[in-house]
Amino acid sequence: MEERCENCIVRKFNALRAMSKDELKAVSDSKVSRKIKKGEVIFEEGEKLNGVYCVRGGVSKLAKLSPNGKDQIVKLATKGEVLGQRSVVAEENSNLSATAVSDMEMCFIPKEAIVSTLHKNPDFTYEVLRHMAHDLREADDVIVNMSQKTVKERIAEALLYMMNNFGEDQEGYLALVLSREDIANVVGTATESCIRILSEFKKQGLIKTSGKRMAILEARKLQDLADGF
Amino acid sequence: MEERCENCIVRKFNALRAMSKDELKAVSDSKVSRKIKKGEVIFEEGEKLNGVYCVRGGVSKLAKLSPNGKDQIVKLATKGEVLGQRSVVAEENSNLSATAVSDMEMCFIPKEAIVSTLHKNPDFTYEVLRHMAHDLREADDVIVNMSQKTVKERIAEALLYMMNNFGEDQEGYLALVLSREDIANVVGTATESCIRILSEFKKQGLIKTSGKRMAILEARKLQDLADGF
DNA sequence: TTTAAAAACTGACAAGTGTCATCTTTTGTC
DNA sequence: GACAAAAGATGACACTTGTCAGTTTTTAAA
Repeated sequence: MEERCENCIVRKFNALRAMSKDELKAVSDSKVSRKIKKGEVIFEEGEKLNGVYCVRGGVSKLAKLSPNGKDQIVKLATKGEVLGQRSVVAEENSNLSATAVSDMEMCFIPKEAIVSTLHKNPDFTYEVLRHMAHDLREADDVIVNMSQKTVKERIAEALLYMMNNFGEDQEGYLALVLSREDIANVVGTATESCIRILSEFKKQGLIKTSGKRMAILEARKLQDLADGF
Repeated sequence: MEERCENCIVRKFNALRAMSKDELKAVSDSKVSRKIKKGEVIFEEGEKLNGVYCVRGGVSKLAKLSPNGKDQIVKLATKGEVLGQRSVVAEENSNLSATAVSDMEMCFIPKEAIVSTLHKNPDFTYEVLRHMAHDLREADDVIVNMSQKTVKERIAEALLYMMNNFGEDQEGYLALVLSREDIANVVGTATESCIRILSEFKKQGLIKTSGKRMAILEARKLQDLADGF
């Protein structure tokens, strides 16, 4: 039997924590749990979303296809984050696609349960608003990084971001394993350029690799690099 | 005597339209109208905002200083837009600076009037949320443009953006007059590169200039350029 | 009108980055 | 374990873009 939202720790991290008991009960009754395999698509760009996805475990990439045919990863979402919130709120089709980067567990919550609470519970609405304000600030930061930093600086930053937000395993390797192509799509560069710079970092002893796993050896130096020194 | 918010058409364009009569009255009683000269700073990056600014006329640029010392213009805000909303909602210092690009008229609304309404009126909160969802989508689009388009494509797009959002005067010149440096800061490039590409557009007959005023002659061709053809 | 400062412009050049082609290694499946 | 497919890696090269240095034009103030 599936866990109920009332007992789900994940909700502490997102706006659902501002729901009343009754509202949460309604959400829990209407939600559907899903397991999603690495590589599987959760929703496509342009798709109409009939609800949001609350991530219980695993990591997904939110990407947008650029006119030249390349995917730009706009955000990596993990435990506690809610996907599709923006589209449901704006009543627009999704502007992003979501794909699992690792095996995932998530709950689909039909939009009715969300929208009705948005209309009735200002605390919840405010909480969603605060999360979106946070996302917007991050997006502003990304814009500046994209336009003003070199590819090398952005890759250094992406590595540190992965370390700080997804952690490391016992051996010191980044817990989040991304393909070179995904990393390239995060920083907005060609896969080859990304590989080249990672090789350079490796030669300089800033990182080490084992298969596609990567470990950061000199976080401080990478930080300096990311900051343009 | 100053106009009251209740009678101000500008509010139709932003979330204030979802306020009740009483709430709007409170805002109107506490607001302060200000005229701001071109070039004047409205607020700085990192500054604590004690309220929001509702733009009644004129245009302002919202920018963020990048580590390398260049300003990146993240958004151009005009009539009806509310500045500082994100920071007030998130209870953070501003992540952007705001500077007048033309002479402006705006109203400062103390944050108390906004925050108390956010807590009490879900319609208002929802409306603010929808506006922020819209801003977030636009930010996503900007991220993709920045990372995937060439400088030339971005400049073509910026010109079309200026035409579509700020219009043209009788002679067909863009109503919004930006310096070359500002345009460069919008598209995230060096001023010299921006000038060079504008000169090229001029040679190709896509635009014409008169002082710092610019007119678009071949919108269609610029659009193709912006789309990567 | 004169003058100084700011903005616009241009050329030369180097560095950064993307593309294409090719090769090697890893991964997953039968 | 063998094989095919995917991912990673590397070199060559051209093109884009930023930087620096300097000139011209425009703007604003005296």
